[in-house]
Amino acid sequence: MGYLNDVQVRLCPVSVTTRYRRADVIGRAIDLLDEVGLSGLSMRRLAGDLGVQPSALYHHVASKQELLGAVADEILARGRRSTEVLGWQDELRLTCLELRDTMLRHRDGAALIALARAEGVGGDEPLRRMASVLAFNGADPELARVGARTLFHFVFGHVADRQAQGVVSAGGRDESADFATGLGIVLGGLEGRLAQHA
Amino acid sequence: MGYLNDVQVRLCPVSVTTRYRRADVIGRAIDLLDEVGLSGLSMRRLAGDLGVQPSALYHHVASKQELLGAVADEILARGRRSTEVLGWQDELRLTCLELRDTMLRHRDGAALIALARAEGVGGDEPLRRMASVLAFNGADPELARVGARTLFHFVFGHVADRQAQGVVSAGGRDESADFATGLGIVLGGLEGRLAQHA
DNA sequence: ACCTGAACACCGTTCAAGT
DNA sequence: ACCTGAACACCGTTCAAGT
Repeated sequence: MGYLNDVQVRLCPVSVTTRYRRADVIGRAIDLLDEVGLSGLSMRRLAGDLGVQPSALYHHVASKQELLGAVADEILARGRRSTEVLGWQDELRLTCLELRDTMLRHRDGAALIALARAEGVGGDEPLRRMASVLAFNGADPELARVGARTLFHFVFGHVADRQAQGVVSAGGRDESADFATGLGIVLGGLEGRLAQHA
Repeated sequence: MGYLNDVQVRLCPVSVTTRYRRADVIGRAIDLLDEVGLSGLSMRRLAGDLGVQPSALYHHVASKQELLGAVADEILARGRRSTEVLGWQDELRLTCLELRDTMLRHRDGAALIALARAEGVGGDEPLRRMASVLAFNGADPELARVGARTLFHFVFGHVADRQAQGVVSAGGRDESADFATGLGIVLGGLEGRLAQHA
């Protein structure tokens, strides 16, 4: 680690000038999120981590709000797996599991995505995906929209509750079983609605 | 308004000394929430509104976190209606409608309750109520817990989305119809599960 | 008990200026 | 284009001191 820095300094002794691009800033913000959590993720701390003045960040990002939106989108994009063509129930179930794992992979992941969505910036790609699965399987537009939102809210709420408990008491219950049960309730309800419209 | 102040000054000219109790502080915080939103609700601004130094608040409240938890609990308590004994579906539906209206009654209501819950302070009374309705109607403890959480997350997510859009585009869709549809999906799913266990 | 006054260690953001 | 340095207008919280 120190070794790598030494090499850089030798190759370019006078001005290291590690200038950053937007993706570097977003990437470092994700690392920082995992280290210190959402409440510790400040513009000043992020700038410090990059070895840069706070004001320099505003060359890559218009505001903290935009930064958080970009972080949310990047986290969601990283968690994206290849699509499999299955029955609509299994396809939605897999999407929800993927979304759950993606949120769980990062500290305060659910809160971060909630914040981004609340401020109207990013974080709604999974929602659109689930709505189109429903629409391709006989749901009218209204049911597709509301059904996707209901699934999304279930996943989000579940992960938010889990992450709110903290790492400490994370044991206790079988959270995966609870997740499967809740998901089954919502999917079962959707099945009844789809049957009516079919 | 100015008149009332004048009367007070005449009756007690030298030291008005409007000393506050905890409930006054919580109450003023709720008013401030509605005026400036969650992001504008700071300890310093609240102190200013009460005509008091910021440090004075810490006599009534241990921290901002505790204040927000107390505000969440008070909002929920104010929204509480008398219980009617109905079939389990109608009873849960009514509880969810009550919860939705309570959150909608205050600016950033959903975000406030999410924050309180995330920090493990208050805001889970409706959850416990819904779980006991399910338990009294044949759900085993696990289904009662998970079912209540699923309903709560649906209501919370719905209101959070709605409030995130802001007052501007609040028109558009029929949000009440969407809410009823989503609620019907979850209740329908619960009906299937309860039938299995009955 | 309830409050003041002053301080500490932070925030997000802007803006002129440098290279 | 990317960054520095300095400033502005804020934060939550603590603590000695007053009444």
